[in-house]
Amino acid sequence: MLWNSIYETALLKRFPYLSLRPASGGEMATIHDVAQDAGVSPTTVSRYLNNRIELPPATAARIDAAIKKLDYRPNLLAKRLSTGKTEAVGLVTPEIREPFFAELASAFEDEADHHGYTVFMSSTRSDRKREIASLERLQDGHVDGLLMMTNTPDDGTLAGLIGERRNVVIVDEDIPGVSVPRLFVENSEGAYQATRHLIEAGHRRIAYLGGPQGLLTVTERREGFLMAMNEAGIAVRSEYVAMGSFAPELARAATVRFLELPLPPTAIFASSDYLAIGAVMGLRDANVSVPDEVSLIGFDDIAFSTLLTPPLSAVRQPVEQLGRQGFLTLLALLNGETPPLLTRLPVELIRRQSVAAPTSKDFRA
Amino acid sequence: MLWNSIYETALLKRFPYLSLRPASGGEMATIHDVAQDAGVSPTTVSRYLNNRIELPPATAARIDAAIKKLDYRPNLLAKRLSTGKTEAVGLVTPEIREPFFAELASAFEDEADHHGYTVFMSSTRSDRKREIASLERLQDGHVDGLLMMTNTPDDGTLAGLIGERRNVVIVDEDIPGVSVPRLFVENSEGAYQATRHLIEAGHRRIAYLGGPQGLLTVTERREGFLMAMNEAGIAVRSEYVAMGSFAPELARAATVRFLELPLPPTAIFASSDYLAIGAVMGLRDANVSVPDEVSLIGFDDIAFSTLLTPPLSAVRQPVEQLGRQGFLTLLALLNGETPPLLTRLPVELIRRQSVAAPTSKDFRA
DNA sequence: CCCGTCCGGTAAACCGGTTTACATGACAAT
DNA sequence: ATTGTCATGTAAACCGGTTTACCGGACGGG
Repeated sequence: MLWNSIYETALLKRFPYLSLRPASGGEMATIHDVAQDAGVSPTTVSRYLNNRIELPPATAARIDAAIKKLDYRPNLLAKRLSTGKTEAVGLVTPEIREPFFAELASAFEDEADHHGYTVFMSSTRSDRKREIASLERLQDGHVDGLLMMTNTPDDGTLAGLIGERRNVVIVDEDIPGVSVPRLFVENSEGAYQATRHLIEAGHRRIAYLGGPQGLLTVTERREGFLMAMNEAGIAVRSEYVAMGSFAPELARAATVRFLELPLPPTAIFASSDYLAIGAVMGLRDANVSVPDEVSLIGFDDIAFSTLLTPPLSAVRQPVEQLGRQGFLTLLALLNGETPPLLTRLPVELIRRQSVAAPTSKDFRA
Repeated sequence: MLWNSIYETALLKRFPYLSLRPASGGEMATIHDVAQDAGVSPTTVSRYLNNRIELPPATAARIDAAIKKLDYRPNLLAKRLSTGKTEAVGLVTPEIREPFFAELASAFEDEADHHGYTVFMSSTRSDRKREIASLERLQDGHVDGLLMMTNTPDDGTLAGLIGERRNVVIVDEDIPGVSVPRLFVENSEGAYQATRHLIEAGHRRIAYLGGPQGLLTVTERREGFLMAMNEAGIAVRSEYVAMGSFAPELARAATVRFLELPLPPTAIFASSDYLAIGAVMGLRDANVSVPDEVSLIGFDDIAFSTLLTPPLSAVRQPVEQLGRQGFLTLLALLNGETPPLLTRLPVELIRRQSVAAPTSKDFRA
């Protein structure tokens, strides 16, 4: 069949040769060329361009004219070698495919762009080697600074590499043992609120889906969960708790196991939306409806939460702010300022339709 | 309340000072230092490190020892200025938050990493200025090459900037008038299959949600849609067609309008999953159930498709392959090879539960 | 024994900027 | 008339590599 042919042939002939660059393919003009054309020295041009000298209007005009005429653009590589600055920052995420990190990255890049920085994004796929590689790029002068996110517990390697650097900011998840600015959310508070929300709806058999051991967010969210349970005088049953990974597949399996219990939970708190997605799949596997049979609440509030059926209630992380403030903190660091070493951003409970009162028949415990 | 305090104080004292770098904070060793220590010239060290000379084992050993002793790491900036190569490539997406681009980016980065390249990711938010900025970064030697994606029609500006460069690859959506390798999917074929799928299920009143005018993907997918409709002898009603944007909100509004029609459609083909999400919202607004009252099919097959209720049928784009092959094509270009100027990747119809036969009461037209 | 060739290496230019230290001329003050 | 100062600029070193052109000595062949 002749798919596409009409459109393509039509367009292919529209712009036979187009280039805005005067000497496309030719040599780029250097600062020496500009200097020569303007009848001054390269030093003068350099200082003029960097606002380190005030020139008489006539000279300035000649330089401007030469720049325009030759279409001069400073060679960034040379500039960097001279100054040691790159005007670029790195953004290290475990997995850019996950909406939480993608949204954070998007906000971070936008903010960086406003400040004239370009960003090196990197998705490590939780590979320690790649995390290390990002740090080495920093060391090698690839970038001026780094915003680092990881979600696998550190054995001291990352901490060693980061040490006391004055150009790294850590966001979302801790890397213990470093003395760089850290930007977290109120994990315990959020988990506490989510759990309270379930308890106030009348639930007492509440299951918990947690992430890998050894992570700050995991520990803190569990603390918040436990605090709410304690406060309400509800004992936490070990068979209602599944921890160890952020993988949706494991959450799915754990959820199925929960539901096979003689006395299954009436509510599930997933300590990340990615885990909540696993729970949704598990609940669907077991043909259990939300929130009629089991209530579900997540943590993150990624954009897709509203599209689930029913729309997912969740603790909302200020992901946009995490990204923007992350960059601003890094920028402060690069400018020699000393931003606070620890910032906690507030979270917010978003009530949608995935939490309801338990049905009375299930209310035996 | 004392959120977090336990965890934090415990960790903060664990690694008082840790650094793997011998002279952390001190000066970096240069190639001259290594040369001096090994008793050879910098030239020899450079050539040895770049495999441009074969040295007697004793000399090589001395150099290796010096490198280890001084913890020498080549200064990339200097290397780049000398060689003119950066070993970095750029990836330009309209919006990294959208799952389609995020997944593509993830695959691209993974492939680049395997080949020793680092990647500059950039999310332009469909801002022409930022798209241009990416191209300028290429021109300025920031990166060796660029994989470019845009989803706003070009007025010739981008085409002008790209021209006949030998280090740009265009993916997913065309930029007319350039002669660089382009990597697309079989848009017409996919749309044709999706539409056939609806027709074969018995639908005749089929609505179409398209994107902005002037884009290759939009045009081609509409062609496929029209071809299937024509082939089946179904006239396309203009009130069933909404085009002009990829924004879910507009798709939502258009869907609501469809449903308010005296004779509403029994099926909707959304030419991207982002539009399908808008349709899902619109259908929910109107309290219309899928697929009982209206069938829905999308295009892209992003990961979340399966989580919708019901799971969304869609034309799957090989997004992973788009990313990997995109990098490979770029790499070929950088190595002076000549990859094909146009590659079409196949798409696949994924049947889930969002398409069913129309109910008979609606079968009046 | 002498010449050519290969081995093992070096000196110096170069990439394209920035920056320090200094030079020249005009003009004001003494 | 001399000195000091400001305005306007410049020469040259430097950033840290790569690369070109060349060199001395050993060794092999005629």
